[in-house]
Amino acid sequence: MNTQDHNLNMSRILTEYNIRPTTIRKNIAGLLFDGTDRHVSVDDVIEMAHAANVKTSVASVYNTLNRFALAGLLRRVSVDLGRMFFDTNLSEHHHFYYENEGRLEDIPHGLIKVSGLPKLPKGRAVKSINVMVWL
Amino acid sequence: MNTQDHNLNMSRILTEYNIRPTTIRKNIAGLLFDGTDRHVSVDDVIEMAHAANVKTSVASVYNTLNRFALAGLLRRVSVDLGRMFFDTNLSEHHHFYYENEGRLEDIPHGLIKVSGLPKLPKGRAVKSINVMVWL
DNA sequence: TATAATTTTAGAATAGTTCTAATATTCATA
DNA sequence: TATGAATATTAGAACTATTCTAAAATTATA
Repeated sequence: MNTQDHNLNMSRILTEYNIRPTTIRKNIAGLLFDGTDRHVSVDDVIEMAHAANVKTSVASVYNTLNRFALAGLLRRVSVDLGRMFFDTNLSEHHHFYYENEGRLEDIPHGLIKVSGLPKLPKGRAVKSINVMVWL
Repeated sequence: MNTQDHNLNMSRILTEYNIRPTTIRKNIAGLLFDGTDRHVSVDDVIEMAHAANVKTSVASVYNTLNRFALAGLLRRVSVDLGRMFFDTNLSEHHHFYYENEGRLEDIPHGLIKVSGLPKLPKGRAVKSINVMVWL
């Protein structure tokens, strides 16, 4: 897919998620959504943007990633560090966390099963279940 | 159990975990280990100390809680916030996280089962598995 | 009790993130 | 395609959680 098509594609995705497809948003989306699964920190994205000659700011990267996550285009994943990761893989899945390396890795969909969830208080529903396996 | 016995008890526990039983450590331990399960943040402990007339400092609370966690007397639990919780419940168990309230709750031991863990890379072992159920 | 090792602490420093408010862009409509 | 209203972007300040520093205090040991 050439750059222009890719861009159009990003625009389509953003619109679909009710996110106004502005220039930086398309650019950042373009860096993240290329079909591969990523776990990026804000710093990662800032570096990627820099490397790709996408001019933006720290605040915009935060705004954009948070906006994407809120809309469901990314998934926020936090580990026992003061730093957030954003996961492009939205399918139901869990994570390995390589403690020494500070690195996250997807556990392929469907492998892990969580069972035995207790009865929930009335009116409560499970929003999501996160399994983090520390290695 | 009276105060003195409680204090002695704390001393014994700390020693058992190879932590030198200094005054503040015994005091902070005394606030936390009374048999109930707690999820405290650093701020919580600072408040508890204040309420109990235990004189200490922010740095010491951090030092102490981190030391306890390292020694295995507490378990660090992080949620999707920039803040750490320390869990006094050391038995194998998982957590409900009440998103709106920013509150953690234990899921009683043995209820939840995680199955289907994939084969690990050679030389890797599971350090721990954390299940967080968002409500 | 004297000495060495460790701990405590106030305050400075750092890191990650959000806020502010001025500027720029986008979108709907004429 | 201009116009204006709504929304987004951004630099830098501010904020929050945590760690660091180094001097003073406490604790353990000889």
